[in-house]
Amino acid sequence: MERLTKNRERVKEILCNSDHPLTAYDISKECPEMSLTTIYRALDYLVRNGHVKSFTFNEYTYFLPSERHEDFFLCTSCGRFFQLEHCFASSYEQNLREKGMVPKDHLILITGFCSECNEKLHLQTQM
Amino acid sequence: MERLTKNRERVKEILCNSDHPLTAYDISKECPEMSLTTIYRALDYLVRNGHVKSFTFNEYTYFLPSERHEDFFLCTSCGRFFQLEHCFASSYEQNLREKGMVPKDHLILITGFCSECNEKLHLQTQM
DNA sequence: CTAACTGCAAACGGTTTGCACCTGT
DNA sequence: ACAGGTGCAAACCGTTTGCAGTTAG
Repeated sequence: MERLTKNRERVKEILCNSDHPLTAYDISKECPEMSLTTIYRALDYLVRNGHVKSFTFNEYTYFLPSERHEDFFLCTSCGRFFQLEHCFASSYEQNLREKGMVPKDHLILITGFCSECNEKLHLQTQM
Repeated sequence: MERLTKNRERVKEILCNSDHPLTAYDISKECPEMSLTTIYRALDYLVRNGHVKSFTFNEYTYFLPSERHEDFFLCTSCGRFFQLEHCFASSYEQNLREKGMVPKDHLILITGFCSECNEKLHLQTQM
């Protein structure tokens, strides 16, 4: 029978304490004493048991607590995630249910420049 | 100077004729005479020159004509994409611009079961 | 003629797996 | 004692790159 070990609890804790999705590599930087293999297996366990969920974007798989919703703005310049305040997905989902589909989850990712990076880039082009 | 060769035109044509995003591998099945390397390089050329755009989901990079919008329902049972009729991204984007962010692109992906797969799964559980 | 295109094989990088060892019950 | 957890090294697989040969303007 599978167990929620110290390592696995620690991985979950790191994800819960972070306000944005993390990659396995991000987690390994927080606890270098744990091998990457163990982190991947911990994440696999946590996903299988419903503690966390994941999505893949630009080569990387990101993990986040499953109760968190997955609507983000990603700044392609500094790589930071910003959570979107309102979730409009329910309107989509209503639409789909009317057609017989059964939506389970969603990923909304808007990319662009955050205000800080946008300012920096503006200053550069003015020089 | 880079050229829009026969191969590259063919790749673009395949993407334009498809009603859903395709992976490099999907394309290679349509034209097995072209090497995977050439397909990847063609896709790279087409993205750089604004003919097509891409997004990554679950290990695979999907390509689609750049004028197409990227709002899909993905059936996790049969793997088919269904285009969503209405694009609600503008509601998010308005919100972001008010905070000084500059949205450029978006990916909206709702996952679940399509009506056919849902029916099949229903029948199975009834037996 | 020459710059760009192509295919092969090898490299790359994030993720997974086989195996031997360790740990908790 | 034994099922399950862990770390290392190797495998895996989608994608990229180096290189030598080919093609098109």
